[in-house]
Amino acid sequence: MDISNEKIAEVIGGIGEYLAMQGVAFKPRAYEKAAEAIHSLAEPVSEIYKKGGLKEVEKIPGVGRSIGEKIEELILHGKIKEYEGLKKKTPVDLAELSSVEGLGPKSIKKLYAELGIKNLADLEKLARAGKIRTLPGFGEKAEAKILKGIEFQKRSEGRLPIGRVLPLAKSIVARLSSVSGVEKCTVAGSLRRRKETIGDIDILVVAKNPERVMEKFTGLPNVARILAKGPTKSSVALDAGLDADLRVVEPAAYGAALNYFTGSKDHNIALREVAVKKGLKLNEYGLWKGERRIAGKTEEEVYGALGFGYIPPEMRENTGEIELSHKKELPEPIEYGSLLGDLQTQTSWTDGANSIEEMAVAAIKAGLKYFVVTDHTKRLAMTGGLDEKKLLKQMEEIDGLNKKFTGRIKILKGSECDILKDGSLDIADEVLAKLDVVGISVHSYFNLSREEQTARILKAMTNKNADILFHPTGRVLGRRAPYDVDMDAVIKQAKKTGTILEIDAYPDRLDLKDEYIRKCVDSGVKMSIDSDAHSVAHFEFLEYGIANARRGWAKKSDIINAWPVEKMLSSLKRG
DNA sequence: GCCGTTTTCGGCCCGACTGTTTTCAGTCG
Repeated sequence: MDISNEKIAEVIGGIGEYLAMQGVAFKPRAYEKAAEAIHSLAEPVSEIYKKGGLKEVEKIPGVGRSIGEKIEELILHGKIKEYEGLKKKTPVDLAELSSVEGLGPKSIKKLYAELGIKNLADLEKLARAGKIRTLPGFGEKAEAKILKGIEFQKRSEGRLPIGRVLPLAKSIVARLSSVSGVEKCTVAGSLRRRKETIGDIDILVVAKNPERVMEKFTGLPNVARILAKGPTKSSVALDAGLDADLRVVEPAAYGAALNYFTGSKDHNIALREVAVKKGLKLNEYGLWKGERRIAGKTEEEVYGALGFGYIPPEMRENTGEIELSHKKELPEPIEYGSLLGDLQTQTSWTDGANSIEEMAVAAIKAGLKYFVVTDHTKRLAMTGGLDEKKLLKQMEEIDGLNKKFTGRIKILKGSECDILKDGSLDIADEVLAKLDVVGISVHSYFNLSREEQTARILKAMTNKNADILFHPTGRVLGRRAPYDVDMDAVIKQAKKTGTILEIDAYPDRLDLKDEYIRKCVDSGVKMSIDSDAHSVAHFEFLEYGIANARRGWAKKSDIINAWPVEKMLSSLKRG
């Protein structure tokens, strides 16, 4: 079993933390950066190493010779000598202890050196016994904070899918906006960048009387406890299992603050480095030339003064957007609300909640011009999957409905056809050929080896009736890891066979993920953004899919269901 | 330890809040 990116990131990040404990300068940040880069990498580092050796591994941003060699050591021998030595010297469970709010490397070191605390259990025991407060630099409040932190950490679920957090954040914004004196109230942070999972909610406010907003915020009904409360900045822990931060700024600093709090951290750092080179200083209050603020009111103003065009929040990950923006070559990502169709929907023929007719009415309401009915096929018996006979019958119903809805919406005939273990399809070719759009997908044998799984999917893609590969990696956020498949090979095969790859917008799928979308864009592979709706309420999920597509730098020209129906159909293999 | 439209050496983002502090270190984002 190859070592996972998560494990590599954990070890590399761990080395950084040990170095931070020792007060080493700069290196901790270098290790942290490398760990972050590895963590967000879609392709397994072990695969990169297999293909191109140390040289390719060093191409990962933030990974140089030294860290590259450590990764090599980890892949080849399962451990890193230096890391084992550091662990022996300070044998503490770093991941566990540093996950407690307010506990960093320096505190962890002190707790181990003075009290022998190695893990969460030790920490809790000694905190309860009142030993923490006896340490220099710690007091009663620190001890109480640690106990509360442990309690919260125990039931916290870590990062939550954006589909759970965005509605919650919107409701908080609505409540704060109603406070008198509030001029602006906006979501910032990773939520504004529309990351697939969210660690905390950042909210930015322009208000005449900050105290009132702070009162309202810290008194919200879903606040579990208050972490910090000041005149301009407060933090709370929410019942939902994540933190929310609120920042109040003056109007003249709004753009600079919004930019600052939207991040990403790496994007911000890169912007500041540009500012420094120009002899300027960028902070959350503005762009400064000495004592004079030369920009800050809007984000456009800040980017403009630094020599850039506006960069959409979804693209602010410091993965080339700054350089391209400087050259005025940043691509324009697909706009929200620009989809004309939806190519994956389920109905009450299988596991959907609503009839085809009800779905048609909802699709019209969602502003769509067409949608495809793609019920499951017979292999998925538990959903009542359709066989050939039922599919033909469903086509008749759709013909009838199309007469009824003429001029309002076009209902297309389709299928979510199961890919069987050997890569063949669950429905006979002559029936698939009668449909307008066929999606194919994996719902079984998730545990095949990488070779077998890849071969299975590549084979299915060669079928001339297989138009779209639905949810290509099969992951379910927080529940199921993607199955082991060589996505580079899948993308290559998509290019070769003309198969469309889907961005499934169902909030706990978001599959393709952003990084693969970017690869498709670069390879010229076309994609669709589909809701995977199982009820009339689910068309709104398309927004999450568009967000994800924007994070992958997809343009309107990359997404086939942003096109009129005739053009969309003629772009398919069968078209 | 990483990185390079000033650089292969010499930099490395910046500020708020908290707690335990008579002036600041640690943590966080």
